Amino acid sequence: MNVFTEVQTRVRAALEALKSEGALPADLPLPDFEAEPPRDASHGDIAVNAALVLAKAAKMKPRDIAEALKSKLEAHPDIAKIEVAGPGFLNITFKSEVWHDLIRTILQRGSAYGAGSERSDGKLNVEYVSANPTGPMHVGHCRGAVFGDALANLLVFAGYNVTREYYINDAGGQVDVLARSAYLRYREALGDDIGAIPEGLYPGEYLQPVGVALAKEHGKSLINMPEERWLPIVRSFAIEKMMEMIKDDLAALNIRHDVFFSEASLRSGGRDQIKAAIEELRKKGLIYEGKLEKPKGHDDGEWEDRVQTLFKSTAFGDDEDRALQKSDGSYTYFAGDAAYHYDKLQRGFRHLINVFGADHVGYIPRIKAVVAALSDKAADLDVKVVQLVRLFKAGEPYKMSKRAGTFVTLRDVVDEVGRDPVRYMMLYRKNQETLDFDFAKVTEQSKDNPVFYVQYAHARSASVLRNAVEQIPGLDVSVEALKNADLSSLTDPGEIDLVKRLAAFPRLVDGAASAHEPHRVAFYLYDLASALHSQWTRGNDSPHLRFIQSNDGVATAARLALIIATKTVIKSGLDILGVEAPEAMR
RNA sequence: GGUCCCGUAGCUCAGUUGGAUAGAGCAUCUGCCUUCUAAGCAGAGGGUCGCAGGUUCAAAUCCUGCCGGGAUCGCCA
Repeated sequence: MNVFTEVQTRVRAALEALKSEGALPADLPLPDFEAEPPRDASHGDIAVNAALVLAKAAKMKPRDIAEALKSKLEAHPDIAKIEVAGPGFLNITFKSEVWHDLIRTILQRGSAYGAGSERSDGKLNVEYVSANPTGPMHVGHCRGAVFGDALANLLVFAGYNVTREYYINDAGGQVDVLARSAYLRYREALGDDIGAIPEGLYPGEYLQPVGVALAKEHGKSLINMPEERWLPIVRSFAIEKMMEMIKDDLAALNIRHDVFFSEASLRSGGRDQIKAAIEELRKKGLIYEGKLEKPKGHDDGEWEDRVQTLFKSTAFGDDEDRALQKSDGSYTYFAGDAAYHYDKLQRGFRHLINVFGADHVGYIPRIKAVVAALSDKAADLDVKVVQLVRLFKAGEPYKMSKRAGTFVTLRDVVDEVGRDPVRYMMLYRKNQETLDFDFAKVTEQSKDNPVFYVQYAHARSASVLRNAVEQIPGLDVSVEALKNADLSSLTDPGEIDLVKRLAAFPRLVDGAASAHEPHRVAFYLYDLASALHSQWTRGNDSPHLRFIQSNDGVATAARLALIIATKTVIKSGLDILGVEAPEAMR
């Protein structure tokens, strides 16, 4: 419950009352309306647009409805005044006690303030990263990884039952290439001169330790085997090593998954989930044998007409049907992915979120189609696309190239700029917007860099509490004590402004969670930090506004309560982003 | 050619799911440190919200059509 939803329910009740009194038509349906913080502070604390929304259906002037609502609502003890403004807005101003109560609420609830209550509308699955297990993670993976992780945090905070999942692509041709590449390193480890790495194999040095480990475990026993015998052995060995490396990289960013789902496991141990998914689709009449049309505007001399097994994804909004089998009869990647999503549905997930890179946008319609088909539209899938990250070094574009050796791994970035800045910068932008990532700027410790600005606000709050204890011996700054503090001295506009921002937090979380947009939290924290810094500095010019009043324990206690409330919300926000909230800046 | 994303101050970007006079940072200019951390704050200037229509009490936001930038386009993963 937050002040906005509280007002919303009050207004709704008032409307019902007006209906039963005959002031509004009795059969008037009540649509959704907003109770939101107005942009302009002179419009009060909360603006309600109910009268505007209802006017047409009620066949009344919006201002008349607003006046009627006003007379119903203004008796409430919380309300200082209500004004009917503009075309028919209801501008509500609270008494300052409301804001004082809010501080107490925050101290009471602590880290649970703003959190949603547990939801009963089904389990939610967030799939993110899912990088191929063929090498270390590079910067390109970084954004999706951080985004997915923060989104999952946000949804947990908002009350969802969230599972974080990673899909391991360990069944395609690329893992055979990995195996051959690792086999070469194995021979190298045994003393063979392997020369240059042939074209088409992975040249990365990260496979050397895998070769050494293979030699240690298998000795020379793999040397004289035919490829069909050593390949599966080396493959699973190498995949395991690659996943260890990837998990390590993710750990450096504080990212963890609950489930690592193996693509190969879809068809192992006697089960064939791909076949099952296709059969399920066939039952629904969505599978047929046919030909696809040659894509237009795409010169491909290799094009051949072929009959293949197709999924009727056009029935669900895709622009062409999609192949499930290759010409040689083996399954396409999409067939596996369809089965994987079938599996998610069977595991009981009703809300699916996939985080994709921009290069996979074309894939979205078919995967949405297959989820809609397999769930009979009972489950929803939201695909969040993170746009490209462009790297800069001191303002200059930084080109990556595997060949030139300027390939930037995720680990390089984290080692160079640190985990918190990487995470915050990746989240300080809408996911659909391309992101410029400048190594120089990200390490800068100034206002230019939002992560330090926000962390500084948290550290500053902590510092005020430390100083207060030092300056006023015997002052109890525990939450328990401050919960009962007399807050009536909190009347300064700067202080009240700070509380109002804290009041907006639950609403912010709610909106960000339902829109799947963690960046809103990052921007909110910046604004909140700004309000705190601002109030702090006011104390420079006006000593009576300082948080610590060494000769007035009562006023100090009230302000410290405000500080703790602010610190609590900053901490909660930073937790969602996965960024540390330091007690002091070094 | 199809599909998706982006276009808002000189630059980089927000804009609370359709609300009132469109915001922040950087950059430029003017102030504030014997002071609870100046890693900070206050103020000024800066706008055809890509263009044109439409929907309605109300549009940067929704719809249509253009213009510009990017991603992607049978069996790869």
